[in-house]
Amino acid sequence: MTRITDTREQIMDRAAQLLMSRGFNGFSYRDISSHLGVKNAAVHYHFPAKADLALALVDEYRQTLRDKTSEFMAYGGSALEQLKGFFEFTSRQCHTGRCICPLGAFSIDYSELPEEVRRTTADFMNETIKWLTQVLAVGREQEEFSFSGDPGPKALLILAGLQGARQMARINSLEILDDVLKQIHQDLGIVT
Amino acid sequence: MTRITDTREQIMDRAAQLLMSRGFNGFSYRDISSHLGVKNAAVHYHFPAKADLALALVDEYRQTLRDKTSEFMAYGGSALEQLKGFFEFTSRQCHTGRCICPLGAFSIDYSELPEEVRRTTADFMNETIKWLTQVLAVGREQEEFSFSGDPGPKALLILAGLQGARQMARINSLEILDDVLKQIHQDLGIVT
DNA sequence: GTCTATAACGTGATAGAC
DNA sequence: GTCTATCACGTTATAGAC
Repeated sequence: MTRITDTREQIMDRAAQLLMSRGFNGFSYRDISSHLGVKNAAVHYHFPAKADLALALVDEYRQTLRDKTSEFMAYGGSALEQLKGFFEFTSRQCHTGRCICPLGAFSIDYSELPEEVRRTTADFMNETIKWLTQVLAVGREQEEFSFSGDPGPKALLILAGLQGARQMARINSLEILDDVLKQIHQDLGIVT
Repeated sequence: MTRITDTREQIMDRAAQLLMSRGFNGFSYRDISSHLGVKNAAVHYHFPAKADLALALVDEYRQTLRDKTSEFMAYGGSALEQLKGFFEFTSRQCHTGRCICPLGAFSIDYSELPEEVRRTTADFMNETIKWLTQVLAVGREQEEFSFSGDPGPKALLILAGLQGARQMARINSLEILDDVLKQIHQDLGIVT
C-alpha cells in the first residue's frame, strides 16, 4: 500500500517545514525521526549526511520553480498571472506556519554549507531572479503594470522585500507581509 | 591600562560579528573565547547564559539606533540626510564582512529565543519602523523625495528589501545590495 | 528499510582554585 | 576576572542485527 519512497517524501516534507521555521542549523535528525515515529538511523538511510538532505531540499525547490515557470519562460504569457500566482504562493505559505523563505534560511548558514549545496542554492536564486526579471519586462511591455528603470533591479527589490518581510512578519505580525505586498502592487501600478 | 570592562566589550564585538555572519545558533562560547585568547568560562562570567548575550546584543543595537535618531525624532531635521546615513551605514557594514542584518539573524531562531529577548527584538524592530516612517513622511513634506501612498508600508518595503538584499548578496554578490539600494533611491525619486 | 547500540564530538553551563 | 576541570546533554554519523 505504502510506496517505497513514502518515508523519503515524509522526511523531505518535515525537513522543509523545519528549515523554514528554524533554519538549517536549527533542527536535527531526531526532530525529523521523532515526528515520523521512526529512529534517526532510518533518516540516515535515506540521507546519509545532512548535506545530502540540504541538497535534496534545494533541488526540490528549484524543480518546483522550473515546473511552474517553464512554460512562461519558453513561450511567454500573462505576466500578471505569473506574478499573482507567485505572490499568492508566498502569502499562503507564510500564513500557514509563519515560515520564512528557504533562501533566507540557507543564507544564514551559507558560509558553512558544502560547496555543492552553495552552488545549487545560488543557481536556484539566480533562476528566480531571471524569471521575475522577465515577468516584469514582459508585463510592462504588455501594459499589465508599469514602473521606471530596468526590470532587473526592480525584480531584486521585490524578491528581497518578500524575503525580508517574511522574517519581519514573524517577529511582529503577518500584517507586515500584507503591507509590503500592497506596497509592491502600488509601486507596480497594479490595481487591487 | 586596560579597563575592567574591556573583555566584556570585546566579547560583545566578536559576538555581534558572529551573529551577523552565522546566526545566533551558528556560533558558540568557544568561538568567542578562542578568538579573544581566553577560556569559555571567562565568557560565562560576563554572560552566564547565552540568552544574556543575546539580550545585551539587541539592547546595544537598540541604543545605537536611539542615539543616532533621537535628535531627528524629537526636533525633525533633514530627512534625506538621515536616510543617506542609514543607507551608508548598511552598505558599509555589508561590504566589510558580508554580514547580514542582526534582525534577520534573530528572526531565524526567533521561536526558540527566551521571551525577554523576543520582546526586546520586537521593540527594536518597531522603533526602526517608526523612525523610517517618520523620515519618509517628513522628507516628502520637505520635498526631498517623493512617493505615493502611506509612508508606513513604504518604510516596511525598504527595511524588508535591505534585510533581504543583504542575505541575497551573500549567496550571489554584493552587487545585489547596490542594485537594490539604487532601485530604492529611484522609487523615492532621489537623484544620485 | 528499519532497528538497537554506540561512537566521537561540540555544546552550554557550573564548581572551585587562584 | 580568569583559570582548570568536569558535567549532562544533544548532535551527526556508523556498524551490524533483523
